[in-house]
Amino acid sequence: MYRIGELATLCKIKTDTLRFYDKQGLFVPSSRTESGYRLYTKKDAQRLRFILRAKTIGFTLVEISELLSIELDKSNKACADVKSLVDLKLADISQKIEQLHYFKNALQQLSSDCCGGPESAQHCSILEALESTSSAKNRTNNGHHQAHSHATK
Amino acid sequence: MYRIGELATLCKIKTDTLRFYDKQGLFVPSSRTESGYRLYTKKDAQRLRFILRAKTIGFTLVEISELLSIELDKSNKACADVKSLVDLKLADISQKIEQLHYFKNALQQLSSDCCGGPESAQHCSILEALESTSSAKNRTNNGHHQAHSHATK
DNA sequence: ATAAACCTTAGACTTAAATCAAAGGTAAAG
DNA sequence: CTTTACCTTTGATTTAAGTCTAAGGTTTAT
Repeated sequence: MYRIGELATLCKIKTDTLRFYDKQGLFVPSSRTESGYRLYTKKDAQRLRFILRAKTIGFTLVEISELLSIELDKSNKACADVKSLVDLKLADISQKIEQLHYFKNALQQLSSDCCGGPESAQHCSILEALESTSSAKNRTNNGHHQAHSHATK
Repeated sequence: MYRIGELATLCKIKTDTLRFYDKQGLFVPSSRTESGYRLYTKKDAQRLRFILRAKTIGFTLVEISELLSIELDKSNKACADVKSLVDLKLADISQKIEQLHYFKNALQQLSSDCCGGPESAQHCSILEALESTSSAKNRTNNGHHQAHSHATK
């Protein structure tokens, strides 16, 4: 059993945030002491980590609530409901992953094209990199612009 | 050349947002008419799409500015600077991708474990799914709890 | 048994990212 | 030549997600 301060330091957030999540109904402690202190179990901690993870990926607190409500409502919902909600979120996530790969490619190209030296970064541009990655995707070969366009200027 | 309203409808955002981005210096139109109307080029539109993409992935406007500034400052910065900034962002993105895969796995397990029928979703839980995916990752074999915990309880 | 470190609540404040509103300039269509 | 749809600016309001403040109760250590 953790008290609010312990859980907060454990997860590197503020007690305020935990109270806020409690008030929002997003993350409610399993129990309280007689005097009203919040008490969190290991399972709660796991749930919190889930929430924090979800946040870093760009889910809003409301979306996270939705995801978690799958657990909380489990006995009140039909499998079919759960499945369709989950599949919705899955599509969402898959798209995010796709977008991230797109960015990653662009940045990687940027990084590898870049000599890394003290010269002026004349041709270092994300948009240039994006152009070439998207052309690598869309067109088979239209490249008047062969990869290492930079390096010696 | 697009005017603000055209670009807005094209990208499904509000003109207010475009003016806001302009004021923030995040996305400034290439030119203005004599009477002060903002004029955006195709290249601007591309840049805007980049910004909107970045937003859906969870980058803040400040982070996006940073990314784009790689382009804008290019002749003022050394390649070494650009490279280190890019590599930082790359690490960031890689982590996000990892987290998303973690979520995706969990949800996929949830979805496939789920019968999808009209029965009560007693054992459908994201956290259960996460437990099994994270135990698959972290521990080599500490499992008194072998994968398909669901289905027949 | 009292100080120090923690906890409680309610409510005000902050920041990011818009979104809205007011007051007025512009341009094309009737 | 005036209406209508757009544009301009400045400034206020909204929403999400905290963060801080004040006033007070609880626990542990001395």
